[in-house]
Amino acid sequence: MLTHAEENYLKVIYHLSQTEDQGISTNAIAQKIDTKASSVTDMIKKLKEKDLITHEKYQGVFITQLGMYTAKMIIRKHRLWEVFLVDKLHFNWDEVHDVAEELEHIKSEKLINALDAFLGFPKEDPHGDPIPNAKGEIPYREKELLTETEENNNYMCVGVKDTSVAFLQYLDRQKIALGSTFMVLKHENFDHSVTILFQENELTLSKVVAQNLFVKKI
Amino acid sequence: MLTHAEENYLKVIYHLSQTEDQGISTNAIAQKIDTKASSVTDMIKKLKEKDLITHEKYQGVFITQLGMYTAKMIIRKHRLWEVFLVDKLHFNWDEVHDVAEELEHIKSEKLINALDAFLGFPKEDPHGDPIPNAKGEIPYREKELLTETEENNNYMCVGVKDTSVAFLQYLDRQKIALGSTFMVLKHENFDHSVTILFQENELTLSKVVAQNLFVKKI
DNA sequence: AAATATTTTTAGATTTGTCTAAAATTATAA
DNA sequence: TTATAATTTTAGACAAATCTAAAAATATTT
Ligand SMILES: [Mn+2]
Ligand SMILES: [Mn+2]
Ligand SMILES: [Mn+2]
Ligand SMILES: [Mn+2]
Repeated sequence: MLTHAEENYLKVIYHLSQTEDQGISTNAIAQKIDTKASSVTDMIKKLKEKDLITHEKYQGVFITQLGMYTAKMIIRKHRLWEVFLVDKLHFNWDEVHDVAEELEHIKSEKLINALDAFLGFPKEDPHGDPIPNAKGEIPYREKELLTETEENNNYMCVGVKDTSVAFLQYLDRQKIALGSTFMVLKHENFDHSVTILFQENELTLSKVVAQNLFVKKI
Repeated sequence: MLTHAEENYLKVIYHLSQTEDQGISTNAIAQKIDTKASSVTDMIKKLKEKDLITHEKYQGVFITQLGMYTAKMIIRKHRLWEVFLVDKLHFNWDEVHDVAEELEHIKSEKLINALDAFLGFPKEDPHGDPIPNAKGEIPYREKELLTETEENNNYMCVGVKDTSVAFLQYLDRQKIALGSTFMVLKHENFDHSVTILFQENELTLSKVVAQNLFVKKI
């Protein structure tokens, strides 16, 4: 049985492992958890002792199969609770993260599987992130960043890479939500902004926005 | 902001204060929390420091107004989550307590008020215990123990005093649930058992059962 | 009223998770 | 390739929550 702190560290290590084939550095973990490197070193020893990660001094951390499965179960809980908050309690998609960060630590397999059923076995959370099933399998969904799209094609918004309150509220102001559809008109070479035709208006999205919007060709 | 441990202690002190006008003894708290008296003494210092209780050495603990309000907010969360588990996730009434014991510590006023609305502002939890509202007001409902009833009168089961798994499962086996109605036929003077007419059958309930069933005359 | 028993508190440890400061190691630059 | 910089680990401290054992205070019996 893991503590809240152990679960939070493991989740961060899992996420960092997704885009890193080297070992995960102590500093990278410290930055994500918003703590000191020395605290991370201490926690690394505990997670290693529990066979959730492997680690050799100064060499970075690798997550084990057990660690990956355990992390996916925490992520499953996090994302299911986010769906609950948005679908059932009518939270906005920018209000759910902190509460889900607490709810993800509630320990009851019966609870989470009943919640899954109650929500109708959702495949994605309110930010378009996939929800692992009870076996730890993650549903695949085709998606690409808006920066990678082709002009004069139609796309649907299916997710956000940046889930910060600031970005989500920016999208709200532009009336862009998951499921919104538009045509990509122009990729501006100079500043990498993207102009789209959305709800009969031309809308220019900056590079930083386009880099954080997942879309799917329709 | 309180820790989980502080909240658990405060809740116990609140409940003990309901049936005790003397100060609450260190031992009484220790027994409820299932810990040692020395641990309770340590925690008493922390709760006193936060003005949730008052305490003079060797004199027992008294809960303050702030402590009562704070405790009622925790109890509100505990009972609302129990309603959620039973009404929405189809848990049995004997399966909810341990999970609610964790969920009650989630910190979000928006969450708990949205949950309250989602559940239709329930007045009682699955065991018939009243749910404090957002102001800390506790709805009153007339009820008496089955031991206090009169023969040849009709009653409805409205709550349980003992919320243990063993007692709840006993009631399940007798097909007695909240809302069940019956007529009290006889109070047996010798062993204080109570015989009722329930679903066209005579059923004799022992003293220990009758002492833990809340009913209301209908 | 004194002796005994019970309750409560204190003293000192332990575990978890954090910190700062310093040492050890690895990476980068002159 | 040595000097400098950055990263990582260790050492030692602290707060929270718990424990055991012993001391202090209160309650109960002879
Ligand atoms: Mn978390
Ligand atoms: Mn999410
Ligand atoms: Mn609790
Ligand atoms: Mn209850």
